[in-house]
Amino acid sequence: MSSATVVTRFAPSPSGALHLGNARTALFNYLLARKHQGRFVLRIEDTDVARTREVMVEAVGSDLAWLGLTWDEGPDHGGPHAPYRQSQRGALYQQYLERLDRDHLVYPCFCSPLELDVARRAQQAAGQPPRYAGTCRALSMAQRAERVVQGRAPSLRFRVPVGVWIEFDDLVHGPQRFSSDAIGDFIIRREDGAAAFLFSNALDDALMGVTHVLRGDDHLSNTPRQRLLLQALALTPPQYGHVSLLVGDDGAPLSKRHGATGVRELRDAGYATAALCNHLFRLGHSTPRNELLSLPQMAEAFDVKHLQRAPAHFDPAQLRHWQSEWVHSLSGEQARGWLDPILPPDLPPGQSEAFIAAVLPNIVLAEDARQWQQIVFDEPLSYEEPALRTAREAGPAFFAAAAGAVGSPTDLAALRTATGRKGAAFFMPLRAALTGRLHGPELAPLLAAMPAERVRARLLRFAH
RNA sequence: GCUCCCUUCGUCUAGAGGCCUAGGACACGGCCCUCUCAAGGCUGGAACACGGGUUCGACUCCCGUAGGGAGCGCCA
Repeated sequence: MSSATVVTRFAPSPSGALHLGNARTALFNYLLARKHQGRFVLRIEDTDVARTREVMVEAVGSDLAWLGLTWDEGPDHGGPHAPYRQSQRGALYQQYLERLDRDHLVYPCFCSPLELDVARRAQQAAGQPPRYAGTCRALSMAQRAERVVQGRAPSLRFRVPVGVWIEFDDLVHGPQRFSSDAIGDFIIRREDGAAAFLFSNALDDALMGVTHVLRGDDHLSNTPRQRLLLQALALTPPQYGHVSLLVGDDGAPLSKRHGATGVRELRDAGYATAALCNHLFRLGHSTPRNELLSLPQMAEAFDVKHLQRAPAHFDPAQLRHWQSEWVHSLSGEQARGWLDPILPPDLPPGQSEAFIAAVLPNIVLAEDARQWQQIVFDEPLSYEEPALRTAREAGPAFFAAAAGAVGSPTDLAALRTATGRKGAAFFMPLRAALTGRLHGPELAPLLAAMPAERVRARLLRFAH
């Protein structure tokens, strides 16, 4: 896959928020395109008007953009194969439908949902695969006309050839072979005139020049149908690679009860795109590199050969690890940009830098920093019980001496001399009185961020 | 029911017949560092689903079994 330009695509149906599974699929396709200096296409599969919500189209786009997965062609930028929304491609579908009709490869089906359901049940009961029985396959023109007169609107079915084998190489599963006899005539245009997924999806991939598609495992057995369709149209199918599904900790498909599983939810929870992408990158894909990777580095390391065939479990603990890696990779300036929204706006020069330097090794989400921001900058301070006890045990004399030695900036060595204590006996009461808790970032850097007046006041509180 | 897919430490995975007394990462335990926590360094426990073949030799190949998943939709 090196010579010609690689074109991949992500084709979400905007019927819900961008899910982690879809986000990973998008990432893989993006990475594959970037690795080969190819193009990444975004196509919105909104043929089902009833289920499409305009806000979702927006949301998918902004989630993708937030992830950093920029597309080269899509509804908003246009491109050589516009339009990129299936709801606007009806004329194109019609044109290819007519070609199939001319070749007698489609036929109208007048069966009602009820009739189909009854037939399916009968087949199931008889131990047969529930396939379309071919009721309308051989209707004469007269019979068709009669049904139309009765007011029955037909769907269109593709005439699946009998007794042929469909063979192809899956990018991740290797050689595949399906018998056409296991496939019933399937609907390619619905009664309401909308193109059905199997048709519009395959046709658009071919028409848009898509060369490689990484998609969910659940499409593997759809692939022979789509190949049949494209073959009938003399169009070139892309190479498909079917990636394992993403599941929750219990092995069941990711859903609400697994906690936050949407890109938006994770973003709102404070995770960085780098963290999410790094975790997704290693879910169902392996790499020898254990460090935090940028998107270009991921593209370089990405390889369809390293795609896993078994389902992968989404693991919040590992996501958290990448988030922590990301936090620790931040420069002072970047950290400042990240934490700026939670810092008090009117801080004297140097103080926010001091605060960030003190707190950064201890936090993973911005929320953690907010807690320390309150401890350092807000009044009144709330004390945890064990901290209160430790402070009281140190005795008033200790705090009186310490408070007397507070200068600006606060010099811990001066306090040490004044109190005559060292080690834990020195630090722990100070920590307790100043932060209200027994655990936290190193005291010296933390003090550097705290105004001297506040330090003195908090010490004095225990001086009598 | 039929067709197809999958199965290595708790999790993500390396492994393409001998390099495997199965490697790495996350998580977990211990030690070091240390005012605490975190970070960091070192370290420990932890897996080839099962049963048959093939082979001098199988995690790797073949066949079964078990378990999980998908498809068989006028949903995408």
